[in-house]
Amino acid sequence: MKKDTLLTISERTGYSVSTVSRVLSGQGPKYRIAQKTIDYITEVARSCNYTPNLIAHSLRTNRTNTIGLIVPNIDNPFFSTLAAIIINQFKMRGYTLLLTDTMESETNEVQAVNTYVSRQVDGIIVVPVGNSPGYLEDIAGSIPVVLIDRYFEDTTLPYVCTDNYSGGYMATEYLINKGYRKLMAVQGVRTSMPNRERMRGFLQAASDHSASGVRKRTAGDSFSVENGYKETMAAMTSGDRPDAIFAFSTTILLGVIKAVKELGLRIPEDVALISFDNNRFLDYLDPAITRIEQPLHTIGEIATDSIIRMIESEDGHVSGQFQILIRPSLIEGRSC
Amino acid sequence: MKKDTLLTISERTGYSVSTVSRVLSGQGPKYRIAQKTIDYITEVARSCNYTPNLIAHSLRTNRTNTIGLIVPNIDNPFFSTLAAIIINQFKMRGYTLLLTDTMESETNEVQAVNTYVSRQVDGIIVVPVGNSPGYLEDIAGSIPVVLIDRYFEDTTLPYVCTDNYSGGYMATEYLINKGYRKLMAVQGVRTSMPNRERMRGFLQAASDHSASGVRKRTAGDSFSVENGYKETMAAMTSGDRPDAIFAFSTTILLGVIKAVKELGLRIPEDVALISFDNNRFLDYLDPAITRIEQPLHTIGEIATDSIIRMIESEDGHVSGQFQILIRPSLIEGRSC
DNA sequence: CTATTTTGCGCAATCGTTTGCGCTTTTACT
DNA sequence: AGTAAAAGCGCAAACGATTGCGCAAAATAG
Repeated sequence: MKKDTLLTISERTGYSVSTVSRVLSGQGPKYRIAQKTIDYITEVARSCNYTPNLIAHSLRTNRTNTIGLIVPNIDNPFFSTLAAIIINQFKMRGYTLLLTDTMESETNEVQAVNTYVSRQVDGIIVVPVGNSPGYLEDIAGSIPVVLIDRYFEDTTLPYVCTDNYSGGYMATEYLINKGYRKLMAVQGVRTSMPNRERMRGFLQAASDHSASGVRKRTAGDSFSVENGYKETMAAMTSGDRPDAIFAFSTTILLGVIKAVKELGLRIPEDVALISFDNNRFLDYLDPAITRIEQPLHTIGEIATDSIIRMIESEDGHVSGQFQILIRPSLIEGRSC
Repeated sequence: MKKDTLLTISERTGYSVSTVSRVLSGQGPKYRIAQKTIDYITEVARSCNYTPNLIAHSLRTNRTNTIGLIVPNIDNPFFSTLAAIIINQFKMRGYTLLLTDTMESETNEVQAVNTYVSRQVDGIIVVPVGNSPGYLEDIAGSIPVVLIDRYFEDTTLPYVCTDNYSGGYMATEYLINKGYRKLMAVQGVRTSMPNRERMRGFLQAASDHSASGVRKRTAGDSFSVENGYKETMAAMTSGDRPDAIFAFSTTILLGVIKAVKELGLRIPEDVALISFDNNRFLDYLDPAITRIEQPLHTIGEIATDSIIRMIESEDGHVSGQFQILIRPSLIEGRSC
């Protein structure tokens, strides 16, 4: 089983490479190749167990049927779930996926994009880190690019993201409706768009209900367990304890829980908890945590659909100015 | 920014495509291209912002610098962690990764492998589902293949896996040393090699200590929450309750916990728990769960190293008969 | 039985790079 | 000055597939 090419089959059958190519790519009828020729060539190809060389195919057709996916950290369940959805979507459509993990580094991201361009991918889906869409906008001029999960403010790049503002608002209002008044939000990286939007939702909801005595405070600066732990410790040992904490991510939540338990406080009696992002484990914590669930499936599907549409409609240049925010939903636990 | 090729640069500079190619691939000195020529061409290339076409490069050189990774379910934290490790390892070595999620289907796996062969990947790392290594062994004749996490019994395929027998033995002995005597193991898919090995370890440890009154029983048939729940319910409501349960996976464990809690039983007073596979969340459950941790990092590194060595040593045909089992370790929680 | 159409297929260029070989022009040496 | 060696670069053939164009043979028409 060395190397089987069209040339091999051509020699074996006596037909030209062109004919073999047309037959094996299913263009036989279109080029009026005789049915018996088609059958014959097909048969020989199978017996050789011929495998088409997709590299050569790509070079010639200028299509690789490959999509590049770039995420900040595939080890994060949030992104691995998202990746799983996207990978499967694309497989169903006949595309294969190149995956890069940037580890939240913009340098890695730029490098990954360049690699993808070099590899002539048909499209790129990226969860951008950093705040400089410039180079992505350049690329988007020649290759379809779609942002997911995070986006930029003044950009023409298409994106599909969660409506984090709504999520933040929703969670906060839920706490308020449950009777909590002294709210604390523990946020992640402040410059990141999802974080800012969640915060905006939190602040807006709190001030919309300031008349009923709702007071708010914010803390934190990273999507990490340590951050949640540290801020919670500080707040709960201060003179003015919050009665409810809104963790902006699951990692932050874990830190919050750790601190709360170490302090011997009960959830939700002493302090209520609500969190952002869903995870199966949250149902098994004690108590199960109420959280905002991002519509990952919808995001993955829309992103996939649109990028494929962009690829296939490429009448010379790429157009696709759609920017979509999808409302998340709330999953109730017993932590409020 | 249309398309910049060697030809473009060749025309712009007046030098031949060959010269441009040699310069831009760093072979300038080797072919004694004048330094000023090198500088000039390099400069022009940058100003055009030339991007090499890796497809053409691959076609010519017969190397794609691409590795195919096949996992059964990227949404499973176990595999996403493993994938993250492998992806990063390969990135550091200059390879890009194609990722496929087979969703535990052998059909998908075969298809994925074929796609990879077609795409001329330089190597394949696969967590195989199913029990028919045949087609993989064929492939391995022409492309380096390494199995991870799961392997086949009578195969020449190289693999790097956890020593699941040791893990099973270790967990069981731990329970016994803690004083538990009525042990139950809830297993996953019975035909899968890791499951069988864990079971073998469990049974062996139990019978090695049968003199001290250790009794064993087994149940279950799938790596799912439902399975853990169902079997635990059955066992704990039977006349003969186990005093310790060994869950063969995190998912099974979650089911076990669910049942235990619903029955109002305490961990570890009423029943002790130990589980296979590590996960950050296990420390936040109440109580933190004692578990066997698989050496994912080591597995990822060895697999990467060896496949790269196989690729680079390819003096015509692939050789690499190494089959490695790595001992897992035990992380203590408070569930025993 | 000739003229036209249809059928069935092959030629050769092309995609963008790499690379073995060889051709000029310098430079060095005696 | 004459010759040999070295420096600097280009030709053209790959890699394996696709595809516009066109040619011969067979079928149909007239």
